[in-house]
Amino acid sequence: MPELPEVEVTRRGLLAPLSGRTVVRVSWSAHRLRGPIPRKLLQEHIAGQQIRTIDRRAKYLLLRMVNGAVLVIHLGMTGKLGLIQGQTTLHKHDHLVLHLDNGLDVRFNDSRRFGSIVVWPPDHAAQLEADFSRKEGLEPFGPAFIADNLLALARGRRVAVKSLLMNSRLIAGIGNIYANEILFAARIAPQQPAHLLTEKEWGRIIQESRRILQLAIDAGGSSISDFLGVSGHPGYFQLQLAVYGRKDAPCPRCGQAILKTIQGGRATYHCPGCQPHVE
DNA sequence: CAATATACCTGGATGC
DNA sequence: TGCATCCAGGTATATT
Repeated sequence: MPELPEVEVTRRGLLAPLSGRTVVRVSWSAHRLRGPIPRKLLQEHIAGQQIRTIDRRAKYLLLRMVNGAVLVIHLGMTGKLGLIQGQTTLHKHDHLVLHLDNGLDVRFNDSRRFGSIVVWPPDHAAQLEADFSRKEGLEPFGPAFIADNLLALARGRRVAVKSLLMNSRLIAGIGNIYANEILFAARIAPQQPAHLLTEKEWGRIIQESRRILQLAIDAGGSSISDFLGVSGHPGYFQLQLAVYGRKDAPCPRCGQAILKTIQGGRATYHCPGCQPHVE
């Protein structure tokens, strides 16, 4: 599920309920996620500590503690964070629980276990965050997400523009759903080699990226199969998807049938009428 | 450097 | 009802 909008919806849902709260206890499952759950670091730097604020970088949530530690959470494909009464029975695939001082739990549930949980200890947090952030791409809502920079990123790269949009080391937060939607809105074929795009076309991509990601955040994200916000409510942006998952359906703009192709192993949807492939 | 494959996992949909 | 197969929002790593 979770691309930038779903992660941001999660952040916003948790921010007020968690700010200033203390994590009285942390518990976890026996499974590993993408990496092992850092039990020792959780015990040492998160348990008993107060939460200061929650930020997002790329598709990662950063829970900043008052002691300077940072709990870094990635939702993978199926991860969800829920806020729930502490006495509720554990659900299958609950892998991390932050027990709060008001009787509520923050529960991380992830059936496929592609998510990750990392703790940056207070003494190294600044350095670890700098190293981490350097490896992540431009934030679509950030000041560096401008046509000049994208033109420079694409220079000499023959990769398809969709693959470039989804390359998290170059651009942060855009995954398969939103890459398809953004390119449709910008009227650019997904398989177009990135280095051939003009400054004007990058301008459209920037504008449509921001517009669509913002609409999706406002709609509470896209719930394709199982994304839920922190209160257990689904998002509704999937109802507004123009091309993703709509193979053979009529294009909302011109009525032509939406094509499904495979690009880099990922399902790609586009309208051949509105997104002509130019050589 | 680019494109592709593989790996990590579970579960839902589909087809027989 | 059962079983096999395919597919899914992500990312890291290996291979060609």
